[in-house]
Amino acid sequence: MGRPREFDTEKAIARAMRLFWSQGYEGTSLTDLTEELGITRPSLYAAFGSKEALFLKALDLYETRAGYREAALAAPTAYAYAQALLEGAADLHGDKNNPPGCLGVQGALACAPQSNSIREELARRRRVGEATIRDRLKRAKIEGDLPAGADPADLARYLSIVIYGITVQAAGGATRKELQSVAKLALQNWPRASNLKRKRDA
Amino acid sequence: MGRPREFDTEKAIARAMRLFWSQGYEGTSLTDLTEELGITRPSLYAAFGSKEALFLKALDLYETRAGYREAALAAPTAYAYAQALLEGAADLHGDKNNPPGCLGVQGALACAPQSNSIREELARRRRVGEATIRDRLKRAKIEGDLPAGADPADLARYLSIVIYGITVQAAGGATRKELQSVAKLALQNWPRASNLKRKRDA
DNA sequence: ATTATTCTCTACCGATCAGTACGGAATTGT
DNA sequence: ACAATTCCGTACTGATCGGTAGAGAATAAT
Repeated sequence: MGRPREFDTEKAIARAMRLFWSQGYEGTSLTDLTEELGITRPSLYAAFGSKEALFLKALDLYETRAGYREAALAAPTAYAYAQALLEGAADLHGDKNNPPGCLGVQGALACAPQSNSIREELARRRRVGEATIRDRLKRAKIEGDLPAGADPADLARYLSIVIYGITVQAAGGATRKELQSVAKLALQNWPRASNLKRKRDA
Repeated sequence: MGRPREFDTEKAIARAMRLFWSQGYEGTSLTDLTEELGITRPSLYAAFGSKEALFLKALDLYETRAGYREAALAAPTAYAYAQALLEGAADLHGDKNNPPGCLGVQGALACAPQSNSIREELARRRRVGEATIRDRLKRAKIEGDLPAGADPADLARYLSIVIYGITVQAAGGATRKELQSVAKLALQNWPRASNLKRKRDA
């Protein structure tokens, strides 16, 4: 009942996401948001509650849109998984249709103390992302897909930092091709059980 | 002539550096600065000109303090250079006495449009940093210190993104030990001419 | 001692920040 | 038609933003 909303909240979140993605949480003002979304402040607050709540909704959308992390989980081997992750990151952040960089990194890497809750939420999500990688690699090790000496925690950290680095370089204007070449390089000495097995078999 | 300044500008810049390092450019207000530096606004402006100018001075100081990049240039081989860079980054950003992260990355990775000059200056300095690495690796290649197939530009990009990734992970609270282990991992498949030579000799 | 210079201080500037009070307009169920 | 409900637009709140005017205090050269 009552008057129906005149704008599409999903599309509004998508537009807000791009804005936060470009300018970060603190760098995006309510005026920026209302102008980009084409709505007024009271409408924004009625629909989303607060700037912070809108940011979190935008972040959720970002994580589904930047879905290469989840898609990579379908890869059959640890190597294919690592490859899917790194190439996915290079593809996403090398796409000139997207804002440069990663919302999860540059949304609020450093910020004023009053935005600390956002900074901590982003750090928390990064930890979750790394934990997901670690779990996948643990499984790979159990499945004999990683050499005995390989530490899933270390490898997950390694993949994470390469992805972060790719996003930082993308924020500085790197091309997709450059990001792809670095992804390839980072994969070159990925520990493959198949290599070991081949050595053992030989 | 005239009344002498009552505070030490060098110490003030050092304090400002730590503040910008923790909170980024936009996240650090003039009130934060004057309180931390123990001076008033007009004193700050008389001494440094503007918030932006003070940030740039702080950035210069940061680059000399975080001197592992320059120190690494003294390493005799490409491998030793890469090792010095990555271990230097892990040491610096794993030091709990320093603010977490890297001023050059989180100072203004994403920001409001009115701070774009700062964002671009940081991106420019990151490019210079990478160019320095690239030049050192080019020399290494000429000196036969890298295999024929290795591309100094790609390797420089790789080292850069690993360093960036380390800083992002440090910003999220990683320990020095964790950063050191990832630096070690990133070095494991560094292309060494000595390896190739050994292969060739064999 | 005087004068010029430069600092430091209080108090302020206009602009912008995130967030909201309130009245009128539009749509619902009855 | 009517009442209830919800939305939208104008206009505002107090707080904070970066930056500064102007006066007084301290030091230098003369």
